[in-house]
Amino acid sequence: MMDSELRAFQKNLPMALLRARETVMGHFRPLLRLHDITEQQWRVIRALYGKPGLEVSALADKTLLLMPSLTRILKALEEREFVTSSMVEGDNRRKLIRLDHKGRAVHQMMSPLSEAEYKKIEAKLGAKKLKTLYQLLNDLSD
Amino acid sequence: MMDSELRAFQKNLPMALLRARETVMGHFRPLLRLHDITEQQWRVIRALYGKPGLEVSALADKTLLLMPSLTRILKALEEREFVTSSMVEGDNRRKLIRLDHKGRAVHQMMSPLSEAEYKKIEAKLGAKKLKTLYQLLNDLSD
DNA sequence: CCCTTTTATTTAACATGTTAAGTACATTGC
DNA sequence: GCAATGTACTTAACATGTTAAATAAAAGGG
Repeated sequence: MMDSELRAFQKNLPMALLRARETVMGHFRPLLRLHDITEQQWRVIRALYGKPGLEVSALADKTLLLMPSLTRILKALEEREFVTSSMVEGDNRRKLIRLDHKGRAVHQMMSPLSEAEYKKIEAKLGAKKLKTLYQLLNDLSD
Repeated sequence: MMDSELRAFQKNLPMALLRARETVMGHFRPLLRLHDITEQQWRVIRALYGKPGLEVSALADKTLLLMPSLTRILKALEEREFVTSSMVEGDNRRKLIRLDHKGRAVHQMMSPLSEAEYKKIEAKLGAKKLKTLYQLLNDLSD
């Protein structure tokens, strides 16, 4: 027999998005652990890669991290010498964050593995469906 | 000019899912704050609503919460008398969680508001697209 | 200039995410 | 029965999410 209250609960957009995200992240978490970095730290490293540097706010936007979280994450990444920071000339409120040697090294090692996992997901769902999914997620995010 | 590294970063499934989820949650967070409950506490309340009771593990499955998080959440919900817990007869390892009066009251008040916000999202994206999205998210989560 | 307002980042406090370890009870196989 | 193994839940420790408040510097207006 059906339980309409249960259905309403299970068919729920935030949870459907969360479940899908957890499934996807399940593929990537083992890779992250290899380098002892968190998912959020990896987002920061990826956002900085190939850039001359980014200010903290710009980094927060790109990584979807809130400023207080990012402050702590950058502190940890600096301690591990994955990134460096410096004041912005002409505006001492701003900080410029740059990827350092060790951070670039992690990117070089992780990136191919990450790409390979992504290809698996693409293969499983199908490229066409995946493209549709991106489109719909984008529509939703506007 | 285009930066292929940036594109690879921005077009990234976990972040696309996260961004979409944040957009959706942006609609619901003000409602949650009205009753001073968190998103996760609301998931627990919804999962319990209309049920005679659920064991902690079953609740964790339904709400996509990890057991250690759920332990703390249930403690908070019990202190606020939104739920009650009791040992399961015949197996003293298990706990049965039930929604209490105050929890049901919160559900009654929140549920219509939540439903109204959901309808807004549905209207904005379109029912057909939304259905397709659910389908794709489901495919991904298998 | 100086005072007010805005902007960029950090700190604080509490809730949750995450992995590992602990605890207590149940089950299994001998 | 009982020792070994498995199951259900909790605790611990540290990272991040979230909101509010603090800090410091820049911008603007008189």
